[in-house]
Amino acid sequence: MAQGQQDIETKWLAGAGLRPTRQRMALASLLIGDGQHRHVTAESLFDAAKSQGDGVSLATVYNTLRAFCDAGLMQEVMVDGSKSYFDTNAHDHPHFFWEDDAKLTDAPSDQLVIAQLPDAPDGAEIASVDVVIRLRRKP
Amino acid sequence: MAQGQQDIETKWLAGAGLRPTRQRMALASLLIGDGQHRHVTAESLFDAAKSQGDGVSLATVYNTLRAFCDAGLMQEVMVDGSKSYFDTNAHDHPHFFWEDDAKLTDAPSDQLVIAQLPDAPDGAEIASVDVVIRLRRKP
DNA sequence: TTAAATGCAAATCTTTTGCACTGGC
DNA sequence: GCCAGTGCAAAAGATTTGCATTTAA
Repeated sequence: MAQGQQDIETKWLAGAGLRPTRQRMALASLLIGDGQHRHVTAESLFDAAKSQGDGVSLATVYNTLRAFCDAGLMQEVMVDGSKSYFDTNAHDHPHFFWEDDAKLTDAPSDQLVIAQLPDAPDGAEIASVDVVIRLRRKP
Repeated sequence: MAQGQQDIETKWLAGAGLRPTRQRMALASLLIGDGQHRHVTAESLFDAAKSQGDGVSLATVYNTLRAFCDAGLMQEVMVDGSKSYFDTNAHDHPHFFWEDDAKLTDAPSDQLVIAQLPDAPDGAEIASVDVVIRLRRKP
């Protein structure tokens, strides 16, 4: 990892008040290294770290992803029930879920227009609106 | 359960090609007995059956709910990651998720208007669109 | 009669936790 | 040196599965 690149991850972590440990830097690099948004599961990120030679335990991957979410750096996306997906794009935006490969990708948020939303019932307020567009391979 | 009532459950099951066993009848009655839509977890339905005196094992509740979903009688709703919710309303409709009590209810579908939806990427088609409105108790 | 359903317990899978150790600051 | 962060293994849940038993058709 180049020096300038490391700065990006360090700042990303520091911006959320997280200390730049070796493991966090490695995971952060996998997540935001190329500037693209990424959708991972704990397992997939663990595998990626392992195959890149970074020694990180699975428990730490879980703990770290949760820390990133708590810090607002990432967002957990519920879609599959059997496992959690984590998205480096923390904004409220729609997702495509590819049912055939259980893969999650971003959907273009400018193409989703919700003209009307049900009012929150009394005593409640809307925290967020999750939109998941389930895709199936065309026959 | 009155005779006429039993017919409803029997027809509900028969309509999906499922045999009306004692356990399925008991669960069906809890689910559609009063004509209302219901949102349950395997655990909550199991508890309901137990406290009503119906002997049904938890594994059977799981298997039965899955059978109902496969048959199109119910719909699984993904919202919490830690557990699955099952909805007797199999239509594509929005949900309120009460974050404070991890409870799921229907949102009025006529008050949700999606004016524009992203196109499905090439080779894929939209299977369904899940909309979950997360609610938080007002401070 | 016979294939489908069930019950139970054991297995599986994902995620969290307890606790001793390590390493930023 | 202090305390957050980590690793590991064990624990905790939720859900599924194997297999012998029961039951609807």
